[in-house]
Amino acid sequence: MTSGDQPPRRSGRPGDPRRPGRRADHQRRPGRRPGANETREAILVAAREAFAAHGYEKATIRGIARAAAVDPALVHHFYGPKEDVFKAAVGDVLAPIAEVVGATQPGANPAQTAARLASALVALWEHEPTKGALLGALRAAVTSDTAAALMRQIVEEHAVAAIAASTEQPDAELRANLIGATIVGTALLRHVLEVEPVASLDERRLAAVLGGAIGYYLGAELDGPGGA
Amino acid sequence: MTSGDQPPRRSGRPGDPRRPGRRADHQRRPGRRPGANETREAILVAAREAFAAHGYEKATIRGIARAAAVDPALVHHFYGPKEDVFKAAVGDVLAPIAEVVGATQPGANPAQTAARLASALVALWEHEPTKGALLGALRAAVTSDTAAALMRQIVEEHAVAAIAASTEQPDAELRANLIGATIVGTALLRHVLEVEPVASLDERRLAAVLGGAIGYYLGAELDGPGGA
DNA sequence: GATTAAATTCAACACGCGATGAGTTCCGTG
DNA sequence: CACGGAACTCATCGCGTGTTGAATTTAATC
Repeated sequence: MTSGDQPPRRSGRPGDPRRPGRRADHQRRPGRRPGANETREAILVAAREAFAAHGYEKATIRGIARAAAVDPALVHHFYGPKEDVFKAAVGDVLAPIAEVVGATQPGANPAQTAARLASALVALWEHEPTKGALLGALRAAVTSDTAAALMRQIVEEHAVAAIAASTEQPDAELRANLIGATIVGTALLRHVLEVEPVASLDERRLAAVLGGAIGYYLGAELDGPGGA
Repeated sequence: MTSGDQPPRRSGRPGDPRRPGRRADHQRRPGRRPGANETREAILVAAREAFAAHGYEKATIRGIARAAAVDPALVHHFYGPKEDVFKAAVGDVLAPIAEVVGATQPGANPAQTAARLASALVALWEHEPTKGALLGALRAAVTSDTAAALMRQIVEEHAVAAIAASTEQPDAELRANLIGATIVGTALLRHVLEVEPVASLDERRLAAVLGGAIGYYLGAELDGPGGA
């Protein structure tokens, strides 16, 4: 599950008195920490999880900092303003995905292509850190226009082009769109809405089902079985 | 810059220069407006548009009030806290949808069922006010756990049940999930990400394509042509 | 060992949010 | 015409956010 961290509250004792000016809240002393330097990466991981769990707007710098056991100012010091934190956490993982998706073998038949594509996509969606990055990107794309534009660009330039190149059917781009819609929609039902039974489906079965659907889109008469 | 700055005073400031009737910034005067009473509905419309455009978190009461040419307090006065505003704007339109979706004729063959379902869904997604409500619900479900739970409930109890009742195939619920994923995913690519060419597809074609896909899900071997 | 650089925290800022409560104007009823 | 209540605004509170600058501690360099 993605319920790794809680949104606003630090899980602790109930009945926090919330004294203003109380020193008991802060524990760490200022200044550089002794030992190895691992905070930078910890912030990135925490950011990835936070964006995946809450989306762009609702994920807070303060929450990320809390999860990384760090002061909020340090996040900003390392990665700049929030948008750059998002890019650093999500973008770097998201970029090489098109490569994986686009790795279609020329000359393979549609069924093979569909099966390959489906298992590759399921592998990406089911395992960290790509899962977190994809979920974060999806949640962010729905909330923020900037993220939506970014994701549209990725989808159009890479995924659609790659899929379109693997079929000789007309309306290749439309077919690629529908495949993308199926992938994204399934991920949404499975990981965000957590609708049963697709939320609990095991990976192999999910890959098989999606492979069948992708195969359909690659080969079908697009206007339905009743069309000319 | 700290010199000469006045510290923020909290409560207990008695020397407030109360100038009744003096408004430098505001234009509308307080009190009931003359003429007919149309503000209530205007707020609802503005709220629906705001939630559809920005999602639950990013849509603000102040923004809704501004769009309705009204004071923010009036929104709260009519519809209560923000969550209730959302329910009033989105929920009321969303509720009767299951009826439309569930209106499957018993005894119809899968192709007919698929076509009916597809055109009904497209009609809902393409025209106000259901379009705004659905978009708002989708955007909200991705951002807010409460909205996600609400949408899961709607999807599971109504749509899935209705679709499952219209086929005798095994795994009826899974098939319904996949149909839902296709619908939601397509709506996302079309209306949120605005990926081409599906974003510009005309309604009739969209309904035909989705009808074909739904027909596939209603009848296919779920584990793909190469499965088993 | 002294100096510079990097890591880290602290305190506070300015802003926008949702929410109140009190005040003002109009409508509907008697 | 009086009067209660509905519509409507104003001013403000308290909170959480992203961001900033200064202070402090350790590591790296010469």
